[in-house]
Amino acid sequence: MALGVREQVLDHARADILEAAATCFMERGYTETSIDDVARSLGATKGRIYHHFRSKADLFAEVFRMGMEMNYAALEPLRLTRGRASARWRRMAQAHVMQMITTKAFQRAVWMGVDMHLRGATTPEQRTTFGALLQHRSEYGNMFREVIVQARDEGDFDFTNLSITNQLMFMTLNSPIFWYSPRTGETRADIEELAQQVVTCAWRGLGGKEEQAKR
Amino acid sequence: MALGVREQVLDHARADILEAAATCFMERGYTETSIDDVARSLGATKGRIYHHFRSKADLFAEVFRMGMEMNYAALEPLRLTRGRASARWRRMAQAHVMQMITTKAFQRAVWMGVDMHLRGATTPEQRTTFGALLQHRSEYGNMFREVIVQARDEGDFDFTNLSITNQLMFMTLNSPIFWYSPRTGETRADIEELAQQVVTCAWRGLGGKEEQAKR
DNA sequence: TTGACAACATACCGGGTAGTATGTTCATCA
DNA sequence: TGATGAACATACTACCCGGTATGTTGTCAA
Repeated sequence: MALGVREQVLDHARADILEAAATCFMERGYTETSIDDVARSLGATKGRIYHHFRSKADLFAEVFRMGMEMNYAALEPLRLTRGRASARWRRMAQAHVMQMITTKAFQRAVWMGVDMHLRGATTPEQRTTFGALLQHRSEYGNMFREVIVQARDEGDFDFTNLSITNQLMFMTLNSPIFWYSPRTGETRADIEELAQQVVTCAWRGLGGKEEQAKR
Repeated sequence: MALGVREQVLDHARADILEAAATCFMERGYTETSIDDVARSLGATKGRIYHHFRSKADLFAEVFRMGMEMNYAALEPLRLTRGRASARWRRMAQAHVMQMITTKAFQRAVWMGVDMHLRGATTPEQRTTFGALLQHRSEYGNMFREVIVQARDEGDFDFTNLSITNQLMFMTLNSPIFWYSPRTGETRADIEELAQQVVTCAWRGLGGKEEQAKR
């Protein structure tokens, strides 16, 4: 199940700001979003935000971190489940895609954070913060990496170049953060089916057998 | 074969600026890139750029347009080739991925342009320009859409939801603009093999038969 | 030779924004 | 009940950057 911000952050005031900030960053991008924009979307002013966060970069880093921690929390219960690796991958992938959809704003921030770091668009001080976050993120990626290797060893997946395959897999699984938008009257089941289609596409890309692809 | 800027743009002065601008936009993003940055990377000043382009938004739009036109030019010779649709798709996809890699900076601008348009981060005047460009781009997308439908009708592809499948396919084919970076001593053949792996992954996602997947 | 224009460089202005310094309000507790 | 501090709002500053107005240089045609 997907986890929201309020379950993760105890401080309500901070959680509200983080959620508003995530939405603004998603809608307008990092630089195009002013602190006043975030404040306005809360019906407040700058003072409120700077009372809880030291800087704009700091606020963004927290949104970044939050997005990743929610992913970890969603994946944790699935890590040690038994059975074939390919089945475990499918559960993990499904959970991941669900996170991409249900916490889209935060995941966009994660994406942007990675992009900013790679481009070096960070203050030296921020660079260490981002470095730690990306370290954490790469561990997250490794969880998938290990599973698909294991599934290949078990004969369920079939691919040659691990790095590229892993890259492409994540590209597919993450893609909803770019094209998904909620439809009116959409149920939880609708979203899960949507996620399943994404997972199936990635499954095929990994060389997964077709019989198991439908679930 | 991939086409560069100089083949497309007659005016050398404009071509130089466009190339520098594309690189800057890729490295720093649109807003983070100042006109002075672009000028500095050319060893020049603002004056040179504003002599050839009316505004920053206009400069960006030209980079955007250039990226798309190069794609069209690369795809044009393949449009009407004979044979099975799935084979034609493979050739088109291969050419597309090659474009993503060899003109990465411009393709990133295209991506950013789409993103900006969707977010409404454009001046009203720019909005019409972008609208036309995106119209053109959607035609480009339709060329692939038609081919994969045809290939499905011929029994070579197998998928249910066209929209999502098309979305995910492009996501995979475009992905090199995010993760590709040239290696020292890399040959044309190396890049083509890399592209082939991406194409194969997308092929599988479309439900393509495995026998033909290796080429 | 000169004037005229293209192709820039230089100098400057104004708007927007991150960050700060300083109120103001309200709850809590001694 | 008065003091204290958290949780904001308001007012202000400094800076960056897009755009413009103006200067400079080389070239080419008459």
